[in-house]
Amino acid sequence: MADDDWEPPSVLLAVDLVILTLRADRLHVLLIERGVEPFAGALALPGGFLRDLREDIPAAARRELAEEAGLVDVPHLEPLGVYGEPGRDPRGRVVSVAHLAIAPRLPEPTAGTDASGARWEPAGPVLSGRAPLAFDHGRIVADGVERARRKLEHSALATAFCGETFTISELQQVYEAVWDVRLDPRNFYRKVQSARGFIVPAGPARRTENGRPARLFTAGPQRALHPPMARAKDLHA
Amino acid sequence: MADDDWEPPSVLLAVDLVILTLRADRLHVLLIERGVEPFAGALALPGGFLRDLREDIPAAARRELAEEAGLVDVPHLEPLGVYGEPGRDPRGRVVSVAHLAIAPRLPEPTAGTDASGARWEPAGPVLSGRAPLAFDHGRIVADGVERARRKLEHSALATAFCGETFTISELQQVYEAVWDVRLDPRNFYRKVQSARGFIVPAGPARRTENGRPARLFTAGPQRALHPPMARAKDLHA
DNA sequence: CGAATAGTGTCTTTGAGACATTATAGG
DNA sequence: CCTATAATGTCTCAAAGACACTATTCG
Repeated sequence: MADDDWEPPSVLLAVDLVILTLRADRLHVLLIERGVEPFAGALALPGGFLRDLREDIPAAARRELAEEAGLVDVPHLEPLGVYGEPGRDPRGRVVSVAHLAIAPRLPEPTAGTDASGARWEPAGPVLSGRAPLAFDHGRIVADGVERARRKLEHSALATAFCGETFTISELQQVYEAVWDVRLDPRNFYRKVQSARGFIVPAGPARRTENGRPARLFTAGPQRALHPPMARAKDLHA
Repeated sequence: MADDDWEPPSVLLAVDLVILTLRADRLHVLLIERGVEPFAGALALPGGFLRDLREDIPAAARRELAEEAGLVDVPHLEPLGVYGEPGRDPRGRVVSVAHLAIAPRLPEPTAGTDASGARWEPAGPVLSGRAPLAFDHGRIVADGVERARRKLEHSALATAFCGETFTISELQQVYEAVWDVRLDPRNFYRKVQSARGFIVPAGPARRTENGRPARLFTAGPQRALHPPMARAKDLHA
């Protein structure tokens, strides 16, 4: 099928990062204003090329996470997908391995570090297309948010949006922001407690804000949720 | 952060295929006996390098599906993941985009075509490690089967294992083989019927085997299942 | 007829969701 | 006291699973 002197072509390998967090009860994504062509001045995902042929892909993702976003040790980082369509990058055939990262809410701005142009942007306008991104990064963000939405149902991913300890109502805010729905606090309380290994009490400690102090919890050992946090009647597509 | 004369490295891009089907009520995967080094004589997934820089990745997957497996127009083909660890291929830095394909049960052997060394192997020994594969293909098969298992729950993927028309008990055999469980035929019947848009009656036609003839169905328009085909208490990891 | 598979009905348990009620803080 | 939030309890409905029963083919 192949000529005897045929040789396989080489491509440039990149990693891109969809980093999600919660700010002011809304889902945000970390974006960078590009300083160089192509797409200079446009917003884009943090990311970059593989450094050398010895660097593996998860290491490249963690390196870009630190270099471009100023984040180390995020509570969740996973591969999201491959984006390699010819023409997606005018510089040549670039195949990008997108990753999904979740950051807790506290890391306020991303100042101080090398991550100068980085800033948190609300996810809504990006998803609706009102805030177009460079390259095919708009679609990558959409795929990342969709992945996060699905994983909230069946995994303990929601705890990655919270700090080391959190209250149940903080956890509920994660679900409400990512799914963009309102949930009944009482039913949510029962459901999240009945999912075995999802969250565990964090000592007798408490915290205060406005009403009665809430118990603190930490992420439990369980990755998969039984029963899941079903949100039934939405994705009828 | 980068030297001024730094240039990003190039990698070889490949596609690999996990093609699943049902044979004799057991899950099988299509494997190829390698004729050349590395891993000559070992079993491996069908796949190969990108043909040229203009070929996009889905097209490369379909091309390998035809060239190496002799299959055209499989009912399901989706990207599965990226496998690019340095050292996974002794020929150099090869990054492979794995795909998951589902074939209906009928395509008996894969004879006649260019796909000479191709044959269906039971998935069990591959998953348990008793039948090791070349490269990291054992892990890719495991990831592909895991993906199929999960998607059976929430999508209409099971119909891809069947022919154009099928009976409900044939559909049940798909679930039993992929999940490796026994299901109650009566409850399965009700559940699969109540999932809106999953399967639709295929005319008044019938088929016969041993007992009462069964109604025929075809795949419905719905991709996502409501309610899902929950198999509750399994993956406690 | 009996054997085998297809299809229906019924019961029990479990969880989802609506919503009342009590508990504990600050002002 | 009132307000706000946390935590618990109660009710109803829908779906999961166990299992009896009827229906339709074959030999």
